Amino acid sequence: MISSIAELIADRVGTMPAGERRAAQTLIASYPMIGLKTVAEFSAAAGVSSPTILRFVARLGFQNYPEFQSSLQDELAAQLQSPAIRTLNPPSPGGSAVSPVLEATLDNMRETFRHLSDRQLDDIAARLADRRGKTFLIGGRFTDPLARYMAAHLAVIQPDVFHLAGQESMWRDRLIDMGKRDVLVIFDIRRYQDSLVRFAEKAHQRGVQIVLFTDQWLSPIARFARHVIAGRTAVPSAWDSSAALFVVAETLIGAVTRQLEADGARRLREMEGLR
Amino acid sequence: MISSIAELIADRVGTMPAGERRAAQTLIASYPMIGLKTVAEFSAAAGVSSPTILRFVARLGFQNYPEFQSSLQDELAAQLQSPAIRTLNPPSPGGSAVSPVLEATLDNMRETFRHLSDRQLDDIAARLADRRGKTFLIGGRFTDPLARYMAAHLAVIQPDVFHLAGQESMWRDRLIDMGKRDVLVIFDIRRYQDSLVRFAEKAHQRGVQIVLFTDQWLSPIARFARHVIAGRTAVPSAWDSSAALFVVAETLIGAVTRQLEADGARRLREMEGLR
DNA sequence: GGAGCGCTGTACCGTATGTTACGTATTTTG
DNA sequence: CAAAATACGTAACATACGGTACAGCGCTCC
Repeated sequence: MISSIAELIADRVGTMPAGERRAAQTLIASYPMIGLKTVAEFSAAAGVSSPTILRFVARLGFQNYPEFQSSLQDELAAQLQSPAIRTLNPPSPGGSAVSPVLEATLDNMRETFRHLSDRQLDDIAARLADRRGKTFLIGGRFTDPLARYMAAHLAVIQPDVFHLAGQESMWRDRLIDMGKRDVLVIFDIRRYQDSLVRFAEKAHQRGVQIVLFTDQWLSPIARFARHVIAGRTAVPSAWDSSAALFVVAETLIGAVTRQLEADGARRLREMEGLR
Repeated sequence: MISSIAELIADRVGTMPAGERRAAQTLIASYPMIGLKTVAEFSAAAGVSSPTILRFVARLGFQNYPEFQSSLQDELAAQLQSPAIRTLNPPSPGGSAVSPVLEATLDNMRETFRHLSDRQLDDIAARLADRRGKTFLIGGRFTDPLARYMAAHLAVIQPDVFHLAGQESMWRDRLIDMGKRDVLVIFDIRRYQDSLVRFAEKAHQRGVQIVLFTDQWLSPIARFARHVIAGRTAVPSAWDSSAALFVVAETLIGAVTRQLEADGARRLREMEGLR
């Protein structure tokens, strides 16, 4: 059942020619505001000509542009009247169930943050913002991209940030550079990787401060960790979800940035200048 | 401080003559929808003449009617971007610094999925699950980890999945391997990278199907893309958030897995056996 | 009770908007 | 590879929309 123009578009976008598809995508991207403006503005925003916009709305089944706009307005009015009904895609029965996954993911995030105090995050941020030591990041098979993501951001606002990539033997050699003042951020969720556990243990023996991102069942690395962040990972899917950990990582990046504000801002400007 | 037109009206309705007051009351009664329609409709709804409506908006301080409408639209857009659903999320008391970011992130996800139909995701998943072609993934400065994350998962359930890493010249050389049956997944959010745009254009010229993950302002790559996923990225932080795109990526991974169920399951078991 | 002022609607005007026709470019098909 | 079909943009067009001048009416205040 198609009840909104957005769904109507999603339903037919596959059968549209390139220009009209651009119109569709532009509308969806800032739905539905652009559709309330004039044809000229719409066409300019989409980078196509006016007739293409008109053909686009015609393909959606509208007689003319004003009729299309009225329809959008009615939709908006209905939305505004009952804000609670703003659940988007009615859960498509039977078929691909994306909503349950989304719901579970959102729940995971709320739960994850419920068990995470600001104090804890600030402590970790302070540790990471401490310029006297270096920061190393590493992750497991599926979580290493999270380590990369965090490293990419931290490297912008402070020096001495290293992502440990490649073979196990490669990072083991980096142990020699690590000491008491340094921080090692590890991402490890089920199934926990032996190689990471071994690495964490050796780092711990050298006095390195370990910050562990793991799932609710806790990687064995938790034994060696100074700080443990346990994120919910369960979703109705074949895979575990790292989304909650991802959001914690982003939050942490933000917190570190705030603490380094003065330094970081200067550094960030400098970097922009270099590009 | 007056921040909305509704407040502005409430502030001045006392000083208005009868006709204009009726206009004001009519607008407030179905705020703001009537204001988005034509002067003629507005005047008919209020039971006054067109000039009265125009005098009404003039008294509010607007130069002309279109300017008044634009202002209403901007207000609406702002309202839609940060949904009033906040009431559903327990507003964490105390006023910690992390909650606003989390709230914004959750909102971003809801908004992102609101504009994303199951149908669209299924279409993309089908394209990715099509075993006749290869899958390439690449991302920008901060989003490349998302490409890696997706590649890591997809590579488990099907062959011919390649993450394009390293120097620009490296991936440019891979273009030779790409053709009409192949899919290129690109992550590109502000600030958009020229190198990626150039790469996307060349791939597009070779007939490669492009799936673009971008922000709500749409990377220029959208021109060449077969499918565009526009995620919300704005959060009260120094950085943009890729969390919404991350969740979409996870959802997509799940959808592809489901479509490849038979094949994928066998392959997954085989891989587990190899470890 | 009369004069002045202010508010409102009718009628008309210029213009910006949506619409259509047509020629060119691009893609698809045999 | 050729030919047909489709898609797209330029430019001309008609309409309907916002804007304005002006006259009528009611209200208030001498």
